[in-house]
Amino acid sequence: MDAVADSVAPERLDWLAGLNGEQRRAVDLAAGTGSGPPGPLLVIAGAGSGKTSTLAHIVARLIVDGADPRRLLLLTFSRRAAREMTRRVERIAAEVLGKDGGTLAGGLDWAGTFHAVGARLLRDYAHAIGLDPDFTIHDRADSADLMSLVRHELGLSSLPKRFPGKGTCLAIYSRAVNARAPLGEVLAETFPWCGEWEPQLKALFAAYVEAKQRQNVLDYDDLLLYWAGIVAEPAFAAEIGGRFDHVLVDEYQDTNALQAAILLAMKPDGRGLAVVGDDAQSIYSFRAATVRNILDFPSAFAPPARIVTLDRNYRSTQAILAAANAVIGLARERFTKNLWSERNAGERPRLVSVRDEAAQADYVADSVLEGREAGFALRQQAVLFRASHHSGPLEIELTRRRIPFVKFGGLNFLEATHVKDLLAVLRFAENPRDRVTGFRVLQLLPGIGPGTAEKAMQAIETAGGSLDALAAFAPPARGAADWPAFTALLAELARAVWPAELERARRWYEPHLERIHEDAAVRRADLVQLEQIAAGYPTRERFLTDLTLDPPDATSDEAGPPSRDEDYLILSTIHSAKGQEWRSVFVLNAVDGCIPSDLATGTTEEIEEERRLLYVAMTRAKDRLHLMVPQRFHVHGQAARGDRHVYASRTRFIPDALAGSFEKAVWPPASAQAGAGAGRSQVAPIDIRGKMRTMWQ
DNA sequence: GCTAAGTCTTTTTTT
DNA sequence: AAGACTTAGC
Repeated sequence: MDAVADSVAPERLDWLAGLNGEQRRAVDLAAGTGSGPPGPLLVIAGAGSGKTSTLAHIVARLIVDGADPRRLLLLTFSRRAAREMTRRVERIAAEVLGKDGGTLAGGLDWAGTFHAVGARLLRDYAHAIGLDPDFTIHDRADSADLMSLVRHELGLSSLPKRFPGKGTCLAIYSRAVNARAPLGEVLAETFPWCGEWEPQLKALFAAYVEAKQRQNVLDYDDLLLYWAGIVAEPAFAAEIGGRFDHVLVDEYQDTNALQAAILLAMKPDGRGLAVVGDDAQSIYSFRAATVRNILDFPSAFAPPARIVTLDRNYRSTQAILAAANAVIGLARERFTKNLWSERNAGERPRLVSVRDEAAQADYVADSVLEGREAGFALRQQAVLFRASHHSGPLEIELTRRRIPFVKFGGLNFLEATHVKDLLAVLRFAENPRDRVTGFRVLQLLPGIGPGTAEKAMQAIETAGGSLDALAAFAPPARGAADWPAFTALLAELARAVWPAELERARRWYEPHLERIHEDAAVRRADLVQLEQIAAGYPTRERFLTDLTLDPPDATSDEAGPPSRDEDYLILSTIHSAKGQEWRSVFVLNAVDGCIPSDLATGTTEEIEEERRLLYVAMTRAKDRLHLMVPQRFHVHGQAARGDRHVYASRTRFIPDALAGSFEKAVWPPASAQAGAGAGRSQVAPIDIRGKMRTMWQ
């Protein structure tokens, strides 16, 4: 033991010298004293406090100290975070260990989301729990479709009084599972308007679970639920927990009760367990995340977990930080820390009043270009918003001005009909028992509708899940013409080599694509792109699993994704911006109704979460921060043709008392408005549009 | 039993 | 603006 310490001590001190005292303490506590695994540790890491760096140094320190990277479990919130962490650990390790750092490459392979790690463990332990290891994974949309199917089968879709929709049913189910709460409680607290349906919902969920099992599919929640189920058995808990000497969890404030139970089962005494998070940044309670996890973590163990608080911010200017602190300072519950910074004061964040969303888009586009002139590359600038569609007018404006951008969050291209269709073909070949997928594929054929699809799926089930049943199946006359080609395709897919089979499936699908969609040409390009993505995966199973658990998270406009070295502006939902930072940040629609969303003002907790959301958005900015306040904008209503506007007021999270932390601006400036007005006709405006409409009444 | 067209509702954030 | 559900026509 002593010899080891002596031989590496000097270099160790060197490479940790860049950390501050508290960060250093976190690394030391996580690494332990060398006699057995270290006790449980909680790191409260404020926004921009070097959390990722600290975590990376913890991992690197463990490896330098001789831990086996393959026995290290790193649970992150997204795959993107996992990749970033792996990259940084590799860099540090290479620096410290020199060329020996190469031993790490590929070794830190247990880094990923709870769901991805769960999927992997479940394939390993499938035999032990009577699960077929060839299960396929349903994404949210698939799960909702299956829920809809079951809902229909139980006759819930045609009741005199409207039964909750498929999405709502799935949300209720998911919350009950993830919060580990009884249905009645979930209904009372989160879905009070569905309370009357409790018995029907219970029956629906029972049937839903049965359907999943019969079809050998797992949904997202199952990945956690089955994992929790396995480790609830002490023998398995010891075995699986024993596979990892260290378990590190990032963004712990956004984990839910089920995830906490998994961790606790795997590491009952907390030894080797370290979690990192920030209670002020918890923004995922809609996914049943609970801030209680992080608050209760220390006392879950005896002796309690050690706590390290990182409150020095390295990211933002003092002016930005002061404003963000002021916003979070008004929170119902006071948080334990105020961030501080030694960075220069900088400009106060700007609260910009604009006329409407169009003016907002104009202002942002102007300022982004101006910023670029001032030396902020487009990639150093980001536009953040509460809901994905808030960026619509801006996207149009950016496209018009040919400013390249990439959008994170919201719909991704895997949700496009044609991409789902093609993937469904592969999934059908992978797991013929999957009814949602089967229905989708079968109904691509002309002349095959729900009725025939149902019979065909029944034939497969009778044949024990074999696609051979389809060759013998006789479709109605209208669907007969395309049937042989279809069965031939499936037979070939069973034999074909990956990724050639995807191309084969695409060739089969293309004529149908042309028939179904007007804009087949645009859609075909997506399918070619899908093939390129597929080429990077070793097997069909890996491709399908990874794509479901880690969908490409960015979409760009029709021009396709800009190449990697190109410069582009970042558009992102605030949720997807978590953990990121940019030199200049614009926050759209800082008005009541958007932040907080008018859909989230029901309870105090919801409003508090919206406040934290604004805090998260503001703390992404390093140097410049603009909060946009459109005075007037269409409420996200239904009227596509209506030009009804609503007058909005500045977000309640920035009351007048905080005005001192911001600089107020009106755009366009009054003088420019007057100037523009001078060029316009002095005649009173007439309502041409209104006249056009009344013409047809 | 399939398809297309029409009416009605519902709208956040994501693994 | 898209999805769920209905209706009419083939």
